[in-house]
Amino acid sequence: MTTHEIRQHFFDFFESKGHKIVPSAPMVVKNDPTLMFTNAGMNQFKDYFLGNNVPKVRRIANSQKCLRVSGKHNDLEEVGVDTYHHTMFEMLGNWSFGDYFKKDAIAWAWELLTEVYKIPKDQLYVTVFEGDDADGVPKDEESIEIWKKFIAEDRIILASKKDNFWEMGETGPCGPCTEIHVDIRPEADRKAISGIELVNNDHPQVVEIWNNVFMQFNRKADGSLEPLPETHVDTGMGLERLAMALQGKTSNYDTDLFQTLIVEMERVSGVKYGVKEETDIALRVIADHVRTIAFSIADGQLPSNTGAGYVIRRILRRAVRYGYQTLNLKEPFLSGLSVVLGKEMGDPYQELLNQKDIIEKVIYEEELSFFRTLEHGIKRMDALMINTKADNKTILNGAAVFELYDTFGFPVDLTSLIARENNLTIDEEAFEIELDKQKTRSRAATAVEAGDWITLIPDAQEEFVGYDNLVARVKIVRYRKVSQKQKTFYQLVFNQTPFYPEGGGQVGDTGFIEHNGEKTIIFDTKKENNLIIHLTEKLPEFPGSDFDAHVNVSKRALTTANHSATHLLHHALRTVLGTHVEQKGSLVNEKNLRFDFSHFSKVTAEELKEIEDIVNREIKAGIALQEHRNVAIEAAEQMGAMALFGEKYGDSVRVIQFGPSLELCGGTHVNNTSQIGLFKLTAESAVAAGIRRIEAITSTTAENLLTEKAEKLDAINSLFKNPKDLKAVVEDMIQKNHAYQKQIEVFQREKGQLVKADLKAKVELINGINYLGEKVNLDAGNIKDILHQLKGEFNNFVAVLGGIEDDKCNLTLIISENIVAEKGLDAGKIIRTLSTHIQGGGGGQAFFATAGGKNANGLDKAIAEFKELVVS
RNA sequence: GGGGAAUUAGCUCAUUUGGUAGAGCGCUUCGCUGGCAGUGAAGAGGUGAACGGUUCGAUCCCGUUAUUCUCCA
Repeated sequence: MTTHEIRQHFFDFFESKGHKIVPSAPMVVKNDPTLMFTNAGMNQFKDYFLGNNVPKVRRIANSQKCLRVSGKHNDLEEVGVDTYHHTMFEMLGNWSFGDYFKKDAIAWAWELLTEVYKIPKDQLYVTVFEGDDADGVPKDEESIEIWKKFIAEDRIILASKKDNFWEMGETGPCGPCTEIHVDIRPEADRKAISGIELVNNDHPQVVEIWNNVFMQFNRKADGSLEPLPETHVDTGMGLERLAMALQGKTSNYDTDLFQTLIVEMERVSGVKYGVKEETDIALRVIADHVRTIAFSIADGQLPSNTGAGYVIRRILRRAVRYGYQTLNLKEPFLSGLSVVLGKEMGDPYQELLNQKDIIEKVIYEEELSFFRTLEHGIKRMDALMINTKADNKTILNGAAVFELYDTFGFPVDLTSLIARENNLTIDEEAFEIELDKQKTRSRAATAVEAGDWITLIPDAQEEFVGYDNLVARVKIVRYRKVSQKQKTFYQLVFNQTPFYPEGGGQVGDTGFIEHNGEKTIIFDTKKENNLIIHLTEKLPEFPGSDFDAHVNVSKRALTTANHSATHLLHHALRTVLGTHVEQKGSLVNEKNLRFDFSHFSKVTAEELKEIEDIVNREIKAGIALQEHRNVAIEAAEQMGAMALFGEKYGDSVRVIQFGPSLELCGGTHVNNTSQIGLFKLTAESAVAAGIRRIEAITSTTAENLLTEKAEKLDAINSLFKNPKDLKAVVEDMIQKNHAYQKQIEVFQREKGQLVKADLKAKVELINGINYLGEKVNLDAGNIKDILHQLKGEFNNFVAVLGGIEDDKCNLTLIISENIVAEKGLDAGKIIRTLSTHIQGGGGGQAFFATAGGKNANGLDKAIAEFKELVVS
C-alpha cells in the first residue's frame, strides 16, 4: 500500500463515519504568538477548543502537514540519527467537537487499523491514563472498559501523566489520552520478548502510531483543573510511521516517500544508502529536511534571520552541512532535490507544483549563501588554529569557538572535525557555558507572563464592527494582565469593537475608550486565536461600565488608503509583469505600504512607471468599492478572487473588489478609489531570491513628498539662476569641482617641493648628524610627506618642523632609524616635552611623531630645545 | 525581541598599545610578439558606510543611524 493510498483510505473511512474532510492548514502559523509552526493536527481548530468560535461541522478529519523542531521527543539534532524522527511529518487526525466521545473514537480507531489497514491484532497494544493524585484526576476506567471489548486485558497498559495526559499549554483545555502502539519486530523477536515490555521504551520497532486525546478539563493559571462544558476528541496518527508499519519496513526512511528522495541523493552524491552508518544519517537528514524546507517556502515562509524564517534557515543549513561534511558535496544539491520532491508529493499538495520555480530558486540562493559563510568561517578557523599552535596549545579556546559559531555562523561540529584533522580539540565545556549565557539573555528579554482571564460577561461572542463604524458603544467581556520585560499591560476583549486587529499586513488600530470622562488609551490591537485583543497600559477604573470606543481616525484613514492602493498595485503588477506575480508578504500602515511578490528580475524603470500610471489612472477613475461579506470560499474562487498561498481562510470569506482587482481580504478599504488621492512608488528592491519588494506612499503623504521635492528643486534652480538644463549644469559643476580639487593637490605638492628645496639648503651637519629645525607655512599632511622624503635623502637625519594653521600650530619630528637605535632616542617621548611650549600634546613612534597646540609663539623655543637635545 | 560582528580602491580582502592607508584580481597607457595567448613596466582609482563625540592627531576608542551577516528566543 503506497503512502498516498494509506492517506486516501483514512479519508474514505472517516467520511463514511460522517466526517467532513478538510484541507491541511498551512504549516506556518500566522496569528498565534505562542506558536511558529503547526505542530499538531489540532492547531487549526484551537479556537474551537478554547470556545472562541463555534464549529459549523462537529466531525472533521484531515491530513495535516506538521513541523516540529523542539519538544519532549524532538530535537533537531536527533533527526536523521535514528530512523523514526522527522522535522516535517503528516498527521492524520479525526475530531469531534462536542459530538462523539471515547466509545466511538476507540471503536473506529480499532476498526480502521485492523480491518482497513489489516494490522494483525496480536501486534497491537494500547496505553491508558493511570490517574494522578496531585491533579485530582482518576484513572481512565471508561476507556479501559471500552478497550476490553476489542483487545485482551493484558495488552492494555497503564501509563503516567507524562505519556498519557495531554495539555495544550500551561493553561487551557486538556485531558487523558489513549495511545495505540504497534510491534513490528520479526516474529521470533516478538516471541522471545513480549511487546508489553517495550511499549514507551524508545524501541524503534515498538512504536506509538495513534494517539486519541479526550479533552474534558480546563487547566487554570493556578494549576487547578475544571471540567469543560463540552467534551472533545482530538486524534493524531503519524502517516510516515503508519506507512512503515503497513509496508513492512523497519524504518520510516525505507517507505516509498523517502526512498524516492534517498535514491536521488544516491545518484547525486554517488554514495549508497545502507552501507555506512555515517553516510546513512546524512542521507536521512537530507531526505527529511528537504521536505520541511520546500513545504515551508510553499506556505510563504522564506528562510530569514529571525523567527520562523530562521528555523527554516537552520534546518536548511543542517542539511547542507551533512551533504558538505559527510557526502562531500561542495556545490548546491538541495534545490535539485526539491524538484524531485515536487514531482513525488505535488499530487496531494498542489502548492509544491504551483510554486516549484520559486522553491528551487530560493533554496539555491540559500545554499550559495551558506557556502559563502562556510568559506569565511574556514579562513577564521585557520587563523585560530595557527594562533593556538603558536601558543603551543592543543585545545581551541571555547570562547573563540563560540565566537566562530555565534558571530560567524560556523557550525561547531565542523569546527570540531577540522580541529581533529589538525590534531587539536575544542573546549566543549567552555563553549556550552557561552551558549547558555546567550540563551539566558534571550529568554530574559522575551519572557511573557500572562495572568488568568477575568471574565465579566460569560459566553459573549466578540463582533468586529470596524468596517462600518469608527465609534461604538462597547463593554469589556474579559481582560487579563500581561507582563513582559518589566512592562505590564492589559489585554481587553470587547463584546463588539470598531478596532481593526493587526492582520493581512495591515497594522492594528489605536485610539481610546471613554467612560464618564475617563479615557483609556488603546495603543495596539491584535488578534490571538481569532480573538480581537485590545492592548492598554492601564485598566479603566470601572471595567464593568459601558464605554465609547473611538478609533484614531486619521491613522485609520491613511492606513486604509494605503491598503486599497496595495490591491490596485497587486493588480497592476500582474498586468504589467505577468500572472506569475504572487503576493509574498505585505505591510500596510499609516506611513506607507510595502508589497513583496514573486518575480525573477529587477522591475525596470519603465515598468515601474507603467505600474504607477495604471494605479493612478484607477484612482482618478473613481472606482467604487464592491464589498462582498460572508461569501462561501468556493463562491469566492468562482468569482476569480485571488487567494494567497500559506494563508488559512475560514469557510466564509470577504471579497474586496475595485473594478478588475478582486481579492480575499479582511482589511479596511476606501469606498471609492478616488479617496486614495495619489499613488507614488518610493522604492524597488530584492528581499530574497525571486522575491522583489515595492514600497509606495499615497494620499497626503505622497502629496506632501511631491510638494517638498518641488520646493527643494525650486530652491536649487534659483541658486543656479534658473538654467534651461539644471541637470547638465550640476553635472558640469561636479566635474569641474573634481578637477579643481585635483589641481589644488598638484599645486600643494608643487609648493611642498619648493619648500622642500628651501629646507634642504638649511640642513646643517652637526656632529655627524644632518639637522634641520624650521618653522614653515605648510599644512600638517605636506610637512609629513616632505620629512619622510628628506629622511630618505639624508643619512643620519634629524628634523623638527613647526607649522602654523589658523589659530593652531603643530610640531613634527623625524629621526633616522639608525640614530634612534644608536642614541636611544624616542621621538614620541621627546615631542611630549616639546609640546608643553605650545600648550598642547602629542606622541607617535620612535622615529616619527607629531604634536599640536594653541600657542604658536612657543614654536621657536621648542625647536631650540630639540636642537639642544639631539645635536649636543 | 535580545546578543555578537561586518561596512576600507570597480571586485575579493589585508592593515594591533590611535601616529606615512596596502595586496591580489580587474581597468588605462606603454614595451616584447607577425597576431592571439602570454609577459614586463608605469599609472589611474580612497570624504576608510553616514553623522556626532573623545584626542594635538581617529580607518582604529565611544555614541547614534543605515545596510548586511550571524547566533539565541
